[in-house]
Order: sequence, then structure tokens, then C-alpha cells
Amino acid sequence: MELRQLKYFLKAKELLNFTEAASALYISQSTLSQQIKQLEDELQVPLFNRIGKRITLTEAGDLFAVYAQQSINKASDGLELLKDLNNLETGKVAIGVTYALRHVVTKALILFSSQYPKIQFEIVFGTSQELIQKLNHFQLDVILTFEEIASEAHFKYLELFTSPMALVTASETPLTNKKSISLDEVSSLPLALPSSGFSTTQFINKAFEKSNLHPNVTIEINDIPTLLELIKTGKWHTILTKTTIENEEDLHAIPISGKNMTRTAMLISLKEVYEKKAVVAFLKMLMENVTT
Amino acid sequence: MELRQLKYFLKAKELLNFTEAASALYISQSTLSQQIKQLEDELQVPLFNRIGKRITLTEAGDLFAVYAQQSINKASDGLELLKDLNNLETGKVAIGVTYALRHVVTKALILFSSQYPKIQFEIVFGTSQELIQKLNHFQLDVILTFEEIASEAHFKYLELFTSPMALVTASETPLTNKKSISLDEVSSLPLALPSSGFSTTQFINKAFEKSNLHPNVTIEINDIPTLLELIKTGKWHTILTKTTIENEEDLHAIPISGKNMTRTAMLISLKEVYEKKAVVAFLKMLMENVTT
DNA sequence: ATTTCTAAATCGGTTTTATCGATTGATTTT
DNA sequence: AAAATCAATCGATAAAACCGATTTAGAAAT
Repeated sequence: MELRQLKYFLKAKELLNFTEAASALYISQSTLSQQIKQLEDELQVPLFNRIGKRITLTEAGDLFAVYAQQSINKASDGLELLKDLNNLETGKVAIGVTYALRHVVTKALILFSSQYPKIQFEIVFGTSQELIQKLNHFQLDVILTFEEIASEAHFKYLELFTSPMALVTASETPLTNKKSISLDEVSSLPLALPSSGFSTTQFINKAFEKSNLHPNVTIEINDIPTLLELIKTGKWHTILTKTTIENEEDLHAIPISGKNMTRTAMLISLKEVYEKKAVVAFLKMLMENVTT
Repeated sequence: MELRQLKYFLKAKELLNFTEAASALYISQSTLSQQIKQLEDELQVPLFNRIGKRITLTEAGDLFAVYAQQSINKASDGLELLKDLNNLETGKVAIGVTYALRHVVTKALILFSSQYPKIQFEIVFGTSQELIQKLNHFQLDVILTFEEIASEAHFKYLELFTSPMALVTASETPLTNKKSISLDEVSSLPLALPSSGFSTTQFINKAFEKSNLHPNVTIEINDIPTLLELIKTGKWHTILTKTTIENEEDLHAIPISGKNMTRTAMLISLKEVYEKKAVVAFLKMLMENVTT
């Protein structure tokens, strides 16, 4: 039993005339006759009565037609769904983001959703390591993070933009009017930093090491909103990429001077995995939004 | 898209291993690989990610699998239904009966239904002409009537039994103790007969004509139960086959003497039309019940 | 690093089968 | 009685399903 045969059968049932049905199906009458016969042989029951040259449905044919139609419908429903998927009428996008790039995603998300309201999103915040692991387990379509030290061969990387590392302070401090600040100056300030799992922290610690500086880290915390809350008190400072606090009220970012004091935001996805249309469209929108 | 390909796809999805899936499907790995590829080409979307030697489902594959499964299920449901049909688990039997043979059908019907309770019946009472027309329009599977004058080539005839024409009277009349009665005697009695559309009436009128007798018909009526009601009053007599009143209380049948004063009950069905299993089984039971 | 192993893709050839055109046989229409 | 119609059948051809062998490329083992 094949869908082709079911289609032939239903057309023959509809027209009750093999010659016309064959013509409507763009096949020869002999082909239709043979295919119907083959189907009947397989089902072990005639679907049509052959009374002379006239044909009529048998009871079996009548009953079977319902299921034949449903089988075809289900298959074409599946096809329809895939079309929708390509037209972004459905589908799910799973994105991993490091907290530093929160605003990049949210801005694009708001824009994209208004244009393609049917696409579902799952946004996962986490450290780069966590996200990369999920990406490898096919739990994420793409992750948005700052460049990693080690690049992996089965990943596809796409640069988005660069953002300077910055000392983040409350809005009103003696430092506020500075255009930039040296790493040396930073090391003397009371710092509250993200935990060591965060790549930003790893990055800045490496910089301190290189310069033989010993920063004054009094707090380590693994939740950025809480960290920012503390910074707003004015009692601590922190170090983040400038992008991280782009839309934050009551905070001020002073770029840290020196070479290599910038980080590059990247999109990371798996090579060789089929790219969902919805993901491609979303990333396109995200990138357009970022460069402007 | 063919059911074969959907089956292949689902097995590959289940095992996530083309080699094993091919083995489970009793086809070669190369065939499976090709068929999946062909399906993907038609759907215009990959169903599997080929990441190195591992394969995983794509989102499209995951979504499509649901419909693929449903399509297959519907087809196999149809197959199942046809099996049931052969096993008399379902199906409809449409029988046309002339009223004279009512008891023959009801007796068989009660017996058959207890053995095959799921079979549906449609019993149509009517004159032979009406029933034959319906048979020709495929609205009936078989009709049960007395032999027709003209036999048609596209009908299949099966004799059941013969039954004498009889004068039907109320239980208590001066005639009750007679073993038989001549047509001549009958013609002098006040008669209430079925309408001229009934074959029994046509049959008896022809007999009267042949003998140059003029029966005393005071009532013609096209409903047999009503006719019998009138006979029970004792004011009229009627002429029917003996079988007709076999199970009737308060009525008495006196066979009419003379040659050709019997009628043959027959099963009539269409030649060349597929015989429903349920119909065949029912008729078998009916015939066994009639001969005993 | 190198080798071995494994699994999917690919290639060339074979078998199967879906298809066609022509014909036949039977029925209906003219 | 002749012509037209329609499904079935036949023989031939083209399509495609299938296979075994080979290739390719990760993964695992050495």
C-alpha cells in the first residue's frame, strides 16, 4: 500500500470511471487499472464492483476510502507544516546568551516577534561553558557570547561587534567624568566581580595577572542583576563589557585603557546542522540591529 | 512521498542509526540512505542532521514525524477495518423482503444477530418491483421474494422453498376444517386482497383469468398487517402463500388445490458484484434455517 | 599521532515495478 | 447491426528501488 495507490483509488472512487480518473491523474488507463488491482490484491478485497463496463464501489471500498483519505491528509498536513516552518509560521528558536549580551538579544527579540509572532523562543542565560555544552547536546540553536579562548572546529563563529571592557560605577562618583581609566587605577578600587565561571571575570583576571596587578576583589557573585544592584550603592565597582550596562539606569561605564581591553561578541552555532529558517531570520535581524 | 519512505524514516528516527534501521527494515543501508535523501529532497528540508557519523533529528524531522506516523496509522487502520469486515466484526447488510416472507427473514435475523452482534442490518419491505429496482441501484445486497415471471440475466437466483397458495381465514369459520379448497370455491367468497402491485395478487389474478373465474374482491389494500387485521374479523378472506401467516395467531390457511398453486421463495442478488462476507454468512444461516 | 573502527554517503549495476500504447472483450449507445 | 465506450490485458520500456562494494570522514583505540 502506497500513498500513490491511495490517491489513484480516491480519484477513481470520485469519478467512478477509470478512464476519466486516469486522465485526471495524468496516467494511462491501463496504469490505473493495474494499480487499483494491485491495491485490491494487497487488501485481499475488491474495492470496486465491475459490472460490465460500469464500476461501483464495494462496501469495502466505501469504508476503506475514509481511511485512505485520512492517510493522505495526514501526509499532506506534514508537508504543509514544513512549508509553514520555512515561511516562519511555526518553529522554535533556542538561544543561549551570556548575561553581558542580554540587551542585544532582547532588542532583536522584540523586533522579531512583532514581525513573526508565531515563532516560539527559548532564551537560556548561562556562562559560556554551560551554553557551549548545551549547544553540543543540540539543546540550543545558537549562543551569543564573547569570544572564547579556544575555538572548536565543529563550531561556526560569527563576529557581531566589539565592546571595551569598562569599569562600572554608580552614576554619581568622583570617577564619573573620566573618559577612561587604567588597569592600574582599577586594581586599587574595591571591586565586586562576577564569579570565576563568567568569561568576563576570566578575561579580566588574566589581564591583571599579565600586568602583575592584584585587584581588590571583595565580592564574587554569580548573578549579574544582583551585582548591578550592589554597584548602584556606590560602595563597589565592577568590571564588565560596556555593552552589558547599555540600557541600565543609574550606572556609568568608564572604558579601561590599554591594548586588548576590548571583547568581541560572537554568534556560535554548530557546523553541519541544518539551520532553521526561523533561526536564520532571527540572526539576520539581530545583526542588522547591532550594526546600526 | 510514499508510505514506504515514511516507514523508513520513522524507523531511522527511532534508532537514530541508519545501519541498524536498515537492518530492522530488511533493506540495505544504502537503500535507506537513498530513500531518506529522496524524501528530504521532496520535502525540501533535511530530516536528520549529519554531524560526523552521528545523526540527529532536525526540528523539521521531529515535527514531521508526528504526521508521518499518523499517515501510516490511518492506512493501517483502513487495513484493519477490512480484516474486521472479513471476520464479520463490522459491515452492513441491506435486505429487501416482500412481506410474505417476513417470518423467514426475522427468524434468521434473530439467530444471526446473536452470533454476529456487530453487523448492521437494513430491512426493506416492498413489492418485488420496488425491491428489484433498488437492487439494480445497489441499494440492496439481496432480496427475498417469490419467483418472478421474467428472470434477468444479471441476477443470480437461489431457490429457497416452495409454499402453497392458500385461502386465509379467521380461526373459527365453517371452512376451517377443510384440508384444501378449489379455486372455484374461493372465487365465490368475499375477498380482501393485497393491491395489484403485490406479486401474490398478480399471481392469483392470473390463475383466476386462466380458469375464467371472476373473484369477489371487495377490498384491495397495500399493507399486509392491516389486511390480516381485517381477515381476523371473519368478514373477509384473502389469498396468500401459506408461509406468510406461519407465525400469525387467529388465522388459518387452507391450501388451494390445483396445479401450479405453489410459489417458490427465492433469493435474488446481482451477479458479478462482490459478495460481502456478512451477506454470505447471513444467507447461509437463513438457508439452513429454512430447510429444517 | 597514528591506526583502527564505524557509520553514512556514494557509485555502478541489477532487479523490480510503474508506466505506456495497443489490443481485446464486453457492454452500451446509436 | 454498427459504432462507441470502457475496463482488462499484453508486451515493451522507462523509472526507481534495491544491493554490494567502495569511499569518506568522524570516533575510538593504540
